[in-house]
Amino acid sequence: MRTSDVSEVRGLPLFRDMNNENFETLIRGGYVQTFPPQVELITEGDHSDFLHIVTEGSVELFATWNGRETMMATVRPISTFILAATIRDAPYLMSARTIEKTRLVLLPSMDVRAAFEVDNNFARAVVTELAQCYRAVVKNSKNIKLRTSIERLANYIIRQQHNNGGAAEFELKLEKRRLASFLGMTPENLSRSIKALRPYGVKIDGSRVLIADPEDLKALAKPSPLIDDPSS
Amino acid sequence: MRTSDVSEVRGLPLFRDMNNENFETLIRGGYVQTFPPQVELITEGDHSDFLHIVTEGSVELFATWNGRETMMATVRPISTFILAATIRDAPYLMSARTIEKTRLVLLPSMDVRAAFEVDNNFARAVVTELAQCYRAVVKNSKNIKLRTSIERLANYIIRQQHNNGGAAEFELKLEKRRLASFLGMTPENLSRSIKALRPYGVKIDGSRVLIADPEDLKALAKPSPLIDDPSS
DNA sequence: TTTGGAGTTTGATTCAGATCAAAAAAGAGC
DNA sequence: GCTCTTTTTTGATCTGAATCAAACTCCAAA
Repeated sequence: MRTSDVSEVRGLPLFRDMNNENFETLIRGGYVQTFPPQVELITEGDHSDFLHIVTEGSVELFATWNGRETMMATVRPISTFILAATIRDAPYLMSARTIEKTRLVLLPSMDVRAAFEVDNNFARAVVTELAQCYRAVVKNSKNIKLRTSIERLANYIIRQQHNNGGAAEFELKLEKRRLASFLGMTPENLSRSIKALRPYGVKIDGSRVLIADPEDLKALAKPSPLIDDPSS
Repeated sequence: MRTSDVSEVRGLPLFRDMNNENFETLIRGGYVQTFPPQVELITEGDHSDFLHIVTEGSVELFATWNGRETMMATVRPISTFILAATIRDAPYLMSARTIEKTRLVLLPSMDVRAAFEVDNNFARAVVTELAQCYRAVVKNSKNIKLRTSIERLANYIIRQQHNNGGAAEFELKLEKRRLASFLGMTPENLSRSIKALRPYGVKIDGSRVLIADPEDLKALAKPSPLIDDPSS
């Protein structure tokens, strides 16, 4: 593992307060790997061998049953996934695949559990991280269960505008196909939803978004920190 | 708080390994209260003042947005809820109301966080509990997103049969109205789903369930430990 | 420039489930 | 036992979104 990788991991809230020696031991068994798009990294039901940390690219978590598949979450840098399975030493509940070219840091689950037993600061950081993951899942669930696809799109656009410093015009950084999946709808319905937002002053041409009347859009989207704020 | 209440709480995995003195301090600020059915205990967005522990009865967690409401989970004795909000000192993401007459132990969030900072065993137990809550939410999400309402009912019946020692005949302990809510459907659709299970050898008369051919039912339900096993 | 292929859009259809309405059954209180 | 209310069931209709099918738009490679 390169020094830059190590310091990147070290900087994560999860590892920041760890004792130096414990961190060295933990990181020693880890390694870095880059995967092409659409590679299945883990499969639900498998045993948890590594804690995964996404340092570049993106990964989608999905679940399957009886030939059906559903998207559960998207993981972007820099964050971990399947921490719960690692800590509980339990089988994965979700599968994961790379969306794009993705670089991962892999830490052996055994070492993570060992560090967890030995290092109190790490144990506390795990709690914070898990609580945050838990809350993220709840928010996502609320977004999907309480809102229609058009409302989800409207809120997504508002969030993106915010991320772009509130500019009236900005670019979508996701391919429409992926955006649809991210918003929990089919590409066809995303296309229709985009059309449905036109009366609210939203124009999307290719990947360029233009928001004529933010208030109008907001009135439809009704954004709520209890769903849309990723930080709290 | 009665001695029996204290020892009940003490016996929970979350508190079992706590240092005695820390536990005493934590429990000292707590109290027990019994609520009638349909009382709203907490409201989403509110600040987390108490960690709630259900010792009798049952509580449903739900979320609302723009006048709509959706059921998120059901909490049964003996377990805690809103631990994540308590630990993160963040606003509740979900509201809670009693389903039936319910007895709760309430521990001030401040004290819980203090205990968490001081007691390493407690901090570790919190991790285990949170990881389990996280996995429970994921399983619930999979159940609802991947299965139709009939499949959810079929799996519920199989689980109940298992809980009743595999007997071909047993009683539903939930009112149909509540069962519908628990399974994420309307009472009307539950009624229809029950009818739809007749060809699979399931007869439900009032609260009495009779399963003629478990294999036939299983072929429809396709139960999976990655969705239906609450322990893993 | 042409050709092939992925991504996107549009329209028609289907489907699971919700909602609305009303009848039937089951309890609860008197 | 008899009201009165709450559940449960049944039927009809509606709706959000998925699916199916086909056209259309970009491109990049030949």
